[in-house]
Amino acid sequence: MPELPEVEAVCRRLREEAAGEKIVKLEILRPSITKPQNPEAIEAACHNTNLKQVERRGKNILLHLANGAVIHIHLRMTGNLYLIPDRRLLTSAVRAVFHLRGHKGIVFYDPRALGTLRLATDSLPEPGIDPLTPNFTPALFQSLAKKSRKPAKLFLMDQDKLSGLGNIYAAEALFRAGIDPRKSIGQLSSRRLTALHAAIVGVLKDAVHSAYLSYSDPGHMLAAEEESLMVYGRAGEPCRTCGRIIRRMIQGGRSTFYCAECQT
DNA sequence: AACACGACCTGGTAGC
DNA sequence: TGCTACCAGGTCGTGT
Repeated sequence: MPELPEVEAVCRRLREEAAGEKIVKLEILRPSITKPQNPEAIEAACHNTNLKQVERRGKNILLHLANGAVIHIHLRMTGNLYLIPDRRLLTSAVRAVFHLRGHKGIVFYDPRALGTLRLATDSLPEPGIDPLTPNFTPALFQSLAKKSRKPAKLFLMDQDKLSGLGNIYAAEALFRAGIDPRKSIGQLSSRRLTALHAAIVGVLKDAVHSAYLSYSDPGHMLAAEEESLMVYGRAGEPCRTCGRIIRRMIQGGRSTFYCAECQT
């Protein structure tokens, strides 16, 4: 699930529903999620303190607590944060629970258990530019891009350059801009980079909206995804624009989906 | 600096 | 039914 849009939706939800609430205690059910830190130390840091602020940095979530501690959560491949009560939680895979006052709570749900929950101590993550901030201008994007010779898809997924795009939205942005994922990013014309910049912002904004809605209406997810994804996961199916068959290839060990007709 | 690949984990699905 | 193989939204460490 989590690329930037899903993480942003999670953060918005937490701000609305849980910011300002008192955390009575944190319960870590799967100790390996805190490695190499000690789970007891993190539980202790979350004992009886208020959740002051929820911050997103790229795909990282930072929970600022009133006692000064900062919890750093990364959802990785399958993580999610749900607010109690939520029917989805009945199927287990719950790795940690922030118990709030009353019957509320924040549940760290993660079937694959690759996600992490740690105390942010010395080194907070310093990712690349967040495409949803005003700093992400076409000019800045071009200057970053011109310095790299990476294939466009790998450049977009490099979190040290841009932070937030993952396998789905990198592919979707390239489709929207009509760019072949293998093309060296630095070789693209300014005009095409400008189009790509707009595509990135557009794809992410649409997806944030959709991800946010899917919280209140889980059924929305499937419907919206089916309509909105143009290439991701559609190998063998016809391109919605030109009808040619969508292809799959491997880049950086990950699947890339693209239309050879629309993306040149 | 760029790339490939394995590791970290679990679960779903296709194929035999 | 049950086995095997492969696939999955992310990142990190290691080796070439």
